[in-house]
Amino acid sequence: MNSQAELKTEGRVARRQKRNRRSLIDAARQIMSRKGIDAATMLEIAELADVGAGTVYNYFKSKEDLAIAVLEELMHELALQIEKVTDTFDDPAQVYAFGVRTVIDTATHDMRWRQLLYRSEVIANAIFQRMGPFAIRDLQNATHAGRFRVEDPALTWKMACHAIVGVALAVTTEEMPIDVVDETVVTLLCMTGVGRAE
Amino acid sequence: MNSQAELKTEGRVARRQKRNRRSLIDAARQIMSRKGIDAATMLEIAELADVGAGTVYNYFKSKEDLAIAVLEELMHELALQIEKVTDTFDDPAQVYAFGVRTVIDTATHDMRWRQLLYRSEVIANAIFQRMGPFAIRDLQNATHAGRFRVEDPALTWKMACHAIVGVALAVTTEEMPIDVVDETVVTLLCMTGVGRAE
DNA sequence: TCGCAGAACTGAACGCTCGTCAAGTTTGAA
DNA sequence: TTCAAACTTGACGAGCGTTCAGTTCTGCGA
Repeated sequence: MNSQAELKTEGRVARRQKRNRRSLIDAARQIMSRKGIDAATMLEIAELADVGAGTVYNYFKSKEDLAIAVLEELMHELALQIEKVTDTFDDPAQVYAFGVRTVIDTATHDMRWRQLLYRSEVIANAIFQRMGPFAIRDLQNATHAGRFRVEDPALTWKMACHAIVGVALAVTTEEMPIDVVDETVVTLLCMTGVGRAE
Repeated sequence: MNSQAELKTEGRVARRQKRNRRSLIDAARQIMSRKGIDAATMLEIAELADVGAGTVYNYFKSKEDLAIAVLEELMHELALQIEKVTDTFDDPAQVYAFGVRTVIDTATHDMRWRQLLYRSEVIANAIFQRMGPFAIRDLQNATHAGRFRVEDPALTWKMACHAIVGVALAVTTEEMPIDVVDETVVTLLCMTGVGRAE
């Protein structure tokens, strides 16, 4: 009874908090995608979420913290989306390749990503964290299946994340043409220890 | 005569400007290395360089611009240092390997680099720009010599730069142990199209 | 139903930043 | 010595993230 009541209370509080957290992340996502992380101000985010300026700091330690939450959510969604497509694939190497390809394509094409790339280390870390469990699993599976030769999957994935963000940034700034994407995927697969035969 | 006078004038002006530019870069380098790019303020940099706050903007468009100048100088120095060692090497593949190794070691050990890593995209770009001419040349040489199989040297180098910065950041934040460096070098060499045989 | 404790919210105010600009100073050719 | 151009200065504006004292809300026990 007591614990039920507690649960109920906590449930309500938690739900409300979650709603506010949600609307804050949604607002931040919208504004940061449009203007970039740095150009988005905490005040306009708070206004769009329809809360006071100070309320944001009940849910996020800092602006950086909020940006990380936004990016991690974005990555998590993409990870699930990839997972849905690839769970019919037999070859784990192909799963990894598809995943990598999808991330690059999304990063270079999706307008909502473009502005976020300018904080490379934050977005690379979000990719690493949120898609890591899937990617690292695939790298391990593919290595066991003899398709890849990866010593340290986490390291390989970390390097891949930063390389992907770097290329995506170069493409969106038009420093490099869009068609380097194909070669990027090949090079990323090379990082898994196989030669140039996919 | 006229042009001589002009040259002389320009020479002196240029020298003074260069002296100011120098002391500004030195000051910025010192403070940014200690506190990080963002935490360093333009005022304290100007004070350390012993010029007025506004003077900085005669030499650099913005704080970002100053940071880029600092990083590019750092990279240029390192590039020359590597060049001095490797110009006796015969195998261009080894030149590349040594260069890559040196950059990672410097990034992870040199205290002056640590704080700078937090702006990944800036430092990765500086490495790409300043060490690129050397690295890309080595990649091409090694490919012609049949040691590597690189389709697009600029792309491979860009990916390598971002991957290096990513790993260095992970190491300095103690997210990964220092001994991933060896495996990182191997993986970077894998990116050049060779298998796991160095 | 009421009163209450504490969690959550508010928004004005704070402290600090980058970058500007009008006014002052130095430079060096004539 | 003169003078215009180049350079320097530092007070200043505009804006930012963050804080905090005061207010409102919420769910519980009486």
